[in-house]
Amino acid sequence: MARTAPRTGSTPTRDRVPPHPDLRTITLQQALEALVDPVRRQIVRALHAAGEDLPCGVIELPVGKSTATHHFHVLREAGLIRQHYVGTSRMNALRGEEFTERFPGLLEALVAAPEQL
Amino acid sequence: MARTAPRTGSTPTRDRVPPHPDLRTITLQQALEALVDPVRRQIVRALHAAGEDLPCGVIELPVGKSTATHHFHVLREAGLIRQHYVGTSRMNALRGEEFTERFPGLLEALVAAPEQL
DNA sequence: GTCAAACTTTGATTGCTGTCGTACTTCGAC
DNA sequence: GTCGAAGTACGACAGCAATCAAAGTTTGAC
Repeated sequence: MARTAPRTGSTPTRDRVPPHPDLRTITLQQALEALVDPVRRQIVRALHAAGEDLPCGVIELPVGKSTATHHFHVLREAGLIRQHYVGTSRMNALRGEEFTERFPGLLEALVAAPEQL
Repeated sequence: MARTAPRTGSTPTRDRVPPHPDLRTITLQQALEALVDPVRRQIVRALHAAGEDLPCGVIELPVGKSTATHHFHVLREAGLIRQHYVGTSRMNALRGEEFTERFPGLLEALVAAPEQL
């Protein structure tokens, strides 16, 4: 398979800059479904704490790589992170300000909340 | 079935004041799992808007009665509502202040968030 | 060119959870 | 007492979402 269209010049096989949704199209339902998973919250916390872009690989997660990919995908679709490639690494950044503009106080409350008892 | 123990005097069959958890035992995970369901958020919004206790029946929900019971149960277990009986009606109140003490800003952000596009 | 690193894609599995209908309980009214 | 209203309990079922392993893609280094 991988029936790529005839390659012309430097166009990558797939879009290496994946689509990022407009925050105005994100529903509260979608945002909460993204944030209810503890692994995804761990990612959000790591990005928030880092304050800079991080490649997927440097965020320690208790799941396999394919599952991690899945989680990053969900976060991107929910408008929580922005992704772009640097070499073979996919860099991730929190879309904190945009998200807060859409859902004021939500991200702040979550990163501030105690994660365990 | 319904093999109730021999009733003695006025003791109700089941505890008519169901157990309410201490907010300190509620995890963020539990709170979010409760709040991720749109029907349950609808209940929370209704109680928040009413500002007073409401019986289950007066909150219009797009589900059957047994499902509604389930949702109230989940909200109670997550420390979001307090329930007590008045006659055959079960009254529900938001545990807003206690919840906010445990997870500052979370409930506020959710009730303030736009629910649809 | 080859190779390894870093992800991604696909397909399968598995467990959870929201839903319902039915039967049951409790209470107030009569 | 009987009856209806308001919920609850109990299975059962269906759909979804998290997970993994295996194979594939893309890039930079050599």
